[in-house]
Amino acid sequence: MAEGSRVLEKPSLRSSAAVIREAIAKHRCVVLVGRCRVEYQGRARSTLEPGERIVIIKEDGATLVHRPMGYEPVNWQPSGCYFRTSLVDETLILIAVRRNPPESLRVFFDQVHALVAMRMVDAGRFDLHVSESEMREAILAEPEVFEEGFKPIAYEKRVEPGFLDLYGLDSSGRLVVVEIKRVKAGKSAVLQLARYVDSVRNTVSRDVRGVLAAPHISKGVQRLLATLNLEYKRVDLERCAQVLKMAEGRKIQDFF
Amino acid sequence: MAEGSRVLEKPSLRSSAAVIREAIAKHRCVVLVGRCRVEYQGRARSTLEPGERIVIIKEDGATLVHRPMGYEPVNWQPSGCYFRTSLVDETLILIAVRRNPPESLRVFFDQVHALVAMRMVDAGRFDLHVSESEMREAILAEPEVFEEGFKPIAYEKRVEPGFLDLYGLDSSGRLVVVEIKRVKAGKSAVLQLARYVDSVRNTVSRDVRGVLAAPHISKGVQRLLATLNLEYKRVDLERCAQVLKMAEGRKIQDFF
DNA sequence: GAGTGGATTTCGCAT
DNA sequence: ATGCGAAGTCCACTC
Repeated sequence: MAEGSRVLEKPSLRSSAAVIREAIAKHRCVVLVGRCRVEYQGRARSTLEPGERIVIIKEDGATLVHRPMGYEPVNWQPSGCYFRTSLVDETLILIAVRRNPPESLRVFFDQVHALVAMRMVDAGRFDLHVSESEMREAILAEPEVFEEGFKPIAYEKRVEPGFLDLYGLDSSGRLVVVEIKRVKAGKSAVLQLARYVDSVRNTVSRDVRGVLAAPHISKGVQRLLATLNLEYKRVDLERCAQVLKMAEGRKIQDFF
Repeated sequence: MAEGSRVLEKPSLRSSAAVIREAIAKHRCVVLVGRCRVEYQGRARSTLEPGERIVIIKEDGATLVHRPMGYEPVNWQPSGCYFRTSLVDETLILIAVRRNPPESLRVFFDQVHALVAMRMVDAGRFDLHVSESEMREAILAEPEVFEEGFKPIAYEKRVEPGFLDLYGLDSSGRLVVVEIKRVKAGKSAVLQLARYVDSVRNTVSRDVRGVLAAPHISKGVQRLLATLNLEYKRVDLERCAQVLKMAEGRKIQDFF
């Protein structure tokens, strides 16, 4: 393990404070398991009564307070905040503050069960596949993923209320405005598309189709679409992934 | 510390596997710090090359993989998933699976720097103040927080496209549809409000005002509001908090 | 620095 | 189970 690492069982509050202070100063990561209460004040306010939690302080200052259940931290502070640690009346106090928005998080420990402080080295690359932009890439590379005979013209085209995800011509030469959603399309996606189509109709004097491209849609949204004279086209994510993989293969072939 | 707790420095992969398996079986929390690579497959797909990370397994099955920087976990699994741990070729493999949506997370450790496993007791109550519904409560308790002379009629009223946050009569007897936003109001809030107002106008044959109530608004959204003949009313969150506190005091007085 | 939209969003509540 | 909107959302990207 790296220099200056600490794995402590039931450290005193005093030595915990010392270790935490040093770790923060040297931008090491800290993991604390212990009994604490928490106060937050900023965009909102919260109090958390005493209990056993896991507190993580990362090297960039991001801070998390996790209860023993649930995916989300109960309290937190994003990266880039400043710390103060102190020991008052048999309580270890950790304060994390950030400006913009002005927010403070205060953690009061009366017991530390475990304390890990170490420099962590992590240069591993992270790849995530099939995002909304990758859906668009797949449609551009293989337009029939979206619709037979579709010919893309442009993407992220600026219009009045925002950007068109994608637009082009269909097999019969009509203009098509496509709104892409990687997950189930909701009401707001429809309202967005409706506004975009209106905007395009005001610009060009020809027929314009508005199509929502998504892997799923709800019944209510389906109805709303019909009301507004818009369409839905199912897009298969697996198919997108395949197309992207093939396209990547082609790119590599092109390279050699 | 509770029965069966473990705080281990540089445990072998074999003993790590044993401790993790037991902890999961007994619904204890596990914190692992070590070198690993991660694969995720489900709604999307991701791979994370080897590096040092913090892995948390909670008693309800929620699982988090944290890199040494950033607020968000790089990989995760929400609560309610199932685990399998194994030791293959000098690698400790942790698999967390959930159905609906079908997703799997696989973590491959080649080194464990620290391992904490313990039953955590946390019954502490959590209170968060000044949510959107609390803004509404404040306006209901003290309508001038929103507008002088406003008389609320109902809240969460069902109309065609969804629910009206709040509606009532203004000082001159006109119907007012209020859309409440706790944070800066965005474009989608305006589109929502516009649709609601349209819907109400189609129902009643009288003048209807549409008002966005929020602590902040952007210039562009202000313009869009004007275009659609809607209004903005600033609401102070601190004022809401005060009103709520007073209202609570009154409630307590009523009780005695 | 504000503005905009996506996210493996998660979570909660209502149908 | 599905649908729908809030969130201390965070984050990345543009202007």
